[in-house]
Amino acid sequence: MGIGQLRRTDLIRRALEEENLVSVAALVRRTGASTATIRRDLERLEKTGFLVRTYGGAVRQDIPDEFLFPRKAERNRAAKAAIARRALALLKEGDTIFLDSGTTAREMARLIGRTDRTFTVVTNSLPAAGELQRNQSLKIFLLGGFLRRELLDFFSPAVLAELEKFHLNKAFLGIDGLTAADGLTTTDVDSARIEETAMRISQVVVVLADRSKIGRTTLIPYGTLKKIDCLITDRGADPRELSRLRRAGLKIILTEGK
Amino acid sequence: MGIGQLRRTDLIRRALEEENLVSVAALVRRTGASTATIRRDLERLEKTGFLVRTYGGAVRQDIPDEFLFPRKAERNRAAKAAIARRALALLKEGDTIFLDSGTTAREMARLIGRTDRTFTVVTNSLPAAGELQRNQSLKIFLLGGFLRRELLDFFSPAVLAELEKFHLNKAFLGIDGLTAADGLTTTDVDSARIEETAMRISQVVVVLADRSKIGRTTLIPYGTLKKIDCLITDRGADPRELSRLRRAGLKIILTEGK
DNA sequence: AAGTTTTGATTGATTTTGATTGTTTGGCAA
DNA sequence: TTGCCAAACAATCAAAATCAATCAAAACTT
Repeated sequence: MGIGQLRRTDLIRRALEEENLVSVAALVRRTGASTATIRRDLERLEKTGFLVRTYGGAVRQDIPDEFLFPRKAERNRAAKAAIARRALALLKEGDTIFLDSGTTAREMARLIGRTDRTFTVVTNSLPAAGELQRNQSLKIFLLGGFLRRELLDFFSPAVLAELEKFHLNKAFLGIDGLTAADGLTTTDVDSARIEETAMRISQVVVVLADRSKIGRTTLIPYGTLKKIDCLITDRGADPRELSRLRRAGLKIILTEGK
Repeated sequence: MGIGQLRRTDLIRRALEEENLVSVAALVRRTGASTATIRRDLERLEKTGFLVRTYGGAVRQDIPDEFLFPRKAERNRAAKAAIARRALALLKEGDTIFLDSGTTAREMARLIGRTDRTFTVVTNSLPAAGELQRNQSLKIFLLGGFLRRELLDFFSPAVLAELEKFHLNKAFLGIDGLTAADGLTTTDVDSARIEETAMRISQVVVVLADRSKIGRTTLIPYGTLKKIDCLITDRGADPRELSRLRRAGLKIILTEGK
């Protein structure tokens, strides 16, 4: 492995960390190397699993799925990132927290993986574990089980018992639907059981939900509004539903910006 | 050791502390020495473990290897990849297997992640899970627990009970040391317990060990040679130790090539 | 001064790179 | 949808850069 290669590799990694997507042309410009060389670099990095090549460039691999389709992901991501940022502000040094396997919680894992603060994190999400692992100061407990591909998380009946043993400060839960009338709903019965358990053992329960989840009801109801201490959502959420939720006693935090 | 050498060595160290990576050409410029001399300096510093040489220069040894994949790592990887490839050939469609968290098993996970065959894989390794996850035709069970950073795997006492429930066709175990006299040894007591359990519940136990593990004894003995059905190693392994192991009744598979 | 270590130059081999080739891809207009 | 075109691609090859090995000159040691 040559030193020029290493320099470019580092540059490519950095570019991908920031952007999630790079073009061959941009890398040619930034490195001064030829397209052939850049392609060879990308090919090599693809073999190591760090990225996935696309027509014209490459996207990050270490956050699977979602970023293979960057356009779709990008639209929601700003709102979710803002929610995750806001949630991060609730954390205190030394907290023991639960992160579920939704995309918003994953975004939060990404941020936590980049802070220099110390937490203990319990999760059943594979991508979250990948993000968190990079931060040396975190203690991480992964709930194991069979991999579920839709969510890239793990479940087995035994994890409920395992989780039950913990006492958590804060649980951060993504959801599929939330209304004042129907409460929390999700589409997956096993996820519901994990989240119910997490709610039971947590002092504080925080629900993370972008605008699309507010006022929506899906298949499986779980938990109760009363157990939720706080909802974090963005300003795009339906204000009438929000005021209904507020009247039902829910504390609501709105993220900054549009 | 000459005074010129000391001066250059010092300069190289400082350059590496700043940059993580230096080129031979740059060092020639900065020292006025010839390329041959600089190369000799780098060679010497590589032996002391301070740096790893690369084509055209060197990188620091102690930086997180995320940063780069120095030549040394790659060289081992070739041997390990060959062992992993050979191990893959033992698999039959539909097998249920265990992979431990060693680097060789991880290489195997990488390969399995790229086959189009169908297996059920049980592991406690985070990188292995990441590799396997991409292959849609695999069923994956991850043994959870607290993340252990040295190996990037998970352990909690409960996983032993969890693992005990399975019946496996084949277990693939990396090890730290193997001799006819002392049997299997490892450096980690928790890993040893997981591997012992995996051996107990598997019909076939395959040990993956590159040359450096053969004839070596480390801290903690576990399992017995009798439980091992097969050892896969490379042709660089000490032939005398291999014949001793063969006489002890172990079946040995050598990988192709040097 | 003789012996040892360090150095620089030279050689052929190896690795990396860039240019060229013909092929494939994805968008776009009909 | 179909067919077209420009851009991106993989494959190949030759040039450039770097390598290890060798040897002799230079610099140190005793």
